[in-house]
Amino acid sequence: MKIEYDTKQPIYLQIMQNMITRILRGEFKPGDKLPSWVDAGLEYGVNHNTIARVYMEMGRLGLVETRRGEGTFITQDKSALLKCHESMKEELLNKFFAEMQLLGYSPDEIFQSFEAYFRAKIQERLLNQESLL
Amino acid sequence: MKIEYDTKQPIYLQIMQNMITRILRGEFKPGDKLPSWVDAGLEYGVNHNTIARVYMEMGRLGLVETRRGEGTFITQDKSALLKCHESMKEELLNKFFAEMQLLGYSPDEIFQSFEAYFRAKIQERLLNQESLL
Amino acid sequence: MKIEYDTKQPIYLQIMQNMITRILRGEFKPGDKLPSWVDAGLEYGVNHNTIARVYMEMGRLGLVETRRGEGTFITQDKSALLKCHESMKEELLNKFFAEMQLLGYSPDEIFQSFEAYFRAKIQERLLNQESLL
Amino acid sequence: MKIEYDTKQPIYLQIMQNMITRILRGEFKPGDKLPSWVDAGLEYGVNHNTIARVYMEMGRLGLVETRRGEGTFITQDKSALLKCHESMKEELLNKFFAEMQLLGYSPDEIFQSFEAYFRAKIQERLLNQESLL
DNA sequence: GTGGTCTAGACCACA
DNA sequence: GTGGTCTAGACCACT
Repeated sequence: MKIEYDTKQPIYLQIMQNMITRILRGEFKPGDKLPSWVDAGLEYGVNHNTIARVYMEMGRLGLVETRRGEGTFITQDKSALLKCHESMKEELLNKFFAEMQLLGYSPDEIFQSFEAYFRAKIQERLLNQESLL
Repeated sequence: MKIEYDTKQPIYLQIMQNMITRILRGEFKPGDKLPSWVDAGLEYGVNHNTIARVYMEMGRLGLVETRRGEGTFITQDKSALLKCHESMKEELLNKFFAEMQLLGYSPDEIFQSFEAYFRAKIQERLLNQESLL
Repeated sequence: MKIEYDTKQPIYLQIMQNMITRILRGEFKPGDKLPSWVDAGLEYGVNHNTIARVYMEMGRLGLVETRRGEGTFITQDKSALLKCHESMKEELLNKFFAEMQLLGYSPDEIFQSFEAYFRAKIQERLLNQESLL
Repeated sequence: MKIEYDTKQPIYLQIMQNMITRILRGEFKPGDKLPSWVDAGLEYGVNHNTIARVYMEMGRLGLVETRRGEGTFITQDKSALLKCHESMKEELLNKFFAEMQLLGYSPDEIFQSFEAYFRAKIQERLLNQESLL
């Protein structure tokens, strides 16, 4: 994973999002132990306090729970993970729709734009596959 | 327009986005004069320096041009406006797609999610219209 | 206010509780600006980062809202303050009752203990007043 | 008994409180032998070192005494138990009262709040009893 | 060794 | 000047 140091997004949020997506995609299983502050700090190339903040925020979201002296673990509560997953999806959809409307597009135009974009994406993927043959 | 003071988004960006969408939606026409710093400041309830920054950033995008002693005007160059419109749409689509993929969704799942969201949106709007009758 | 450095309670929590009680008791009014990080840091004799954490946590509780570049303000939303007040009262009552039960007291015994304690407290206050005459 | 891993309270204190209340409620009698480190560790699901610390702290309070090679026993000295009981009650009352005052309540208001809470508690219990019939 | 708190000081973005 | 992020390093409590 590459961290963008120059961008607006603070790096603790970048790391947090990276970890969340890794969790939601199943790279870490419920109950798994996350790397310690210092290990994760070394891995991402940041100070360990930055990792501490990431873990604290994720704890607040209910994604992980941390046991002093032991480590930080993915929550066993799968429903919390699912809920988080759903809410993040909803949020993305809402944001996308709202911002497209702000640009002056009607719902129908949004749908058409998205469909066109999606088809172009698929085309592109097919071409890439062919070029690999 | 309501400004969110508590969010991460700086208020100059909020105002800027608001003005851009107003321009792109045709509320202001090419060549129109934008309100002065102080007027816009009063309108939005912010310091006029904040407005100055907004105009400066929009000038950098080529959307407006500032003529010293006269004011700030929307560019006559319609193609610049169009280009800006298109690029913002592209950006939104790309961002949405990329972030959905980060959550672990495949392109097909993204499309299905969006379609479901869109249908729900339409339904909702129909119901609201009925309730107004 | 005096900070206990030697106790278990982290000082950022001590300061936070102190500020919350000052708010709830009306020492600060809704909309008031809290002292800046550095000022509060000097006042309490702690590092400004510690104050930053206090304000962040209070922001999460909805007690204050912070506007970058301007300062941290008590929320205008009085209902949020009231809700916080009530919930803290409830929490105290629940905790007290639960812990007394853990010690083996029945509800009736708890009530009697509390009443006796209360009467003793009143007596004591009366005596103090007399001694001041 | 359920241990809260995620809370601020260290687990050795949670276990210690649990054991003390069990003693004070008479579950263990004076002179009884407490379970060994490892047994108690298994029972609570924690490392036996944690239990060792619990016993050590309780020994410091004079509640138990550890005899090398034999085990840990509840003190025969009933007055020590009683004293501990009383002091814990006092502490709870003091803490409750002080914290309510910090929230801005006068002694009278505290009494009223407590009475209301107590009555609600009784009501609730009655309703539960009825529903069981 | 792991998390939790705190400090001192730095740099940045915002108003 | 104010809040926001980050670092480097320290000390502590817990397992």
